[in-house]
Amino acid sequence: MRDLPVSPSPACCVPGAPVLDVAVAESLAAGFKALADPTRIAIVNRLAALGEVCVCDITDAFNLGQPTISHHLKVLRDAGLVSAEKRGKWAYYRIVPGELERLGGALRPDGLPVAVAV
Amino acid sequence: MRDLPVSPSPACCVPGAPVLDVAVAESLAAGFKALADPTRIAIVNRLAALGEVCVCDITDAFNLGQPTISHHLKVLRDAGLVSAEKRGKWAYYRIVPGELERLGGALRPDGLPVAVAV
DNA sequence: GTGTTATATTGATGTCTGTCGATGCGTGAC
DNA sequence: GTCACGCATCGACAGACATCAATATAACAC
Repeated sequence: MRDLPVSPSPACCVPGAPVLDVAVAESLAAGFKALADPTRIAIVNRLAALGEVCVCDITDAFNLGQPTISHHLKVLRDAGLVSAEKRGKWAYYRIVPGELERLGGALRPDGLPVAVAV
Repeated sequence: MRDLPVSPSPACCVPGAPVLDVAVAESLAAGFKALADPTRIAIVNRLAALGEVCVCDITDAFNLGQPTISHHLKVLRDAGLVSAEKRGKWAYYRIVPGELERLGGALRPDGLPVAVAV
């Protein structure tokens, strides 16, 4: 018996996929919900492209108020897709490795091998 | 000059990705929004696993009212992720080939080659 | 024709979400 | 200490969303 009650996210939506556990469906839906906003997609795009970005740069890059950007960053943080680190007055965000690949792998047949608990 | 004003969806969220066009970000966000619900994830999972499914079977499989299932199917249809075909009294749904892979490819470095307009 | 069955659509309702202004909190400069 | 700056949080509000009951539509059986 492993201590993983839920298989992380097997390829859910490819031919021959097994019927999904409810918890897995909810986990995937939560991840996609975090990406279901153009501003958040653009933020993730910048983080992925540049590696590490200061919040001030993100705020400058969008035509939105600072609280709104902060809100979007919190959504991405709560979804586990990005992480923050404070250095001095500034906060730097970066992509959490593996999480985006996990979501993407659920939609593609050529997914990474996924550890499944038994 | 090609007649594709917007590159479909290059790998937006992988290291070294280019800054995303606004229209591409909106297109990706719309796709992920369609998947941002556990019921719709489960529906897509069933369609992907079984190939073609009658609405009646989907309705039976979930603890939700028939209008609610019909609503979710419309969301997936409007997002271009599934297609419907009526045969007699029944409607059969199936996955639209390539669309899920397009979304998944935006999140993974090992994506399919994507045609980019220039 | 009538009646039944399978989906879609409409309308209502409660909940969630994106945005903003105002405020709080921690850091560095002075 | 005070002040400015970067960011998070709070409160409010308009719009979107998930769900349901009721109704409409379309096809088959009779």
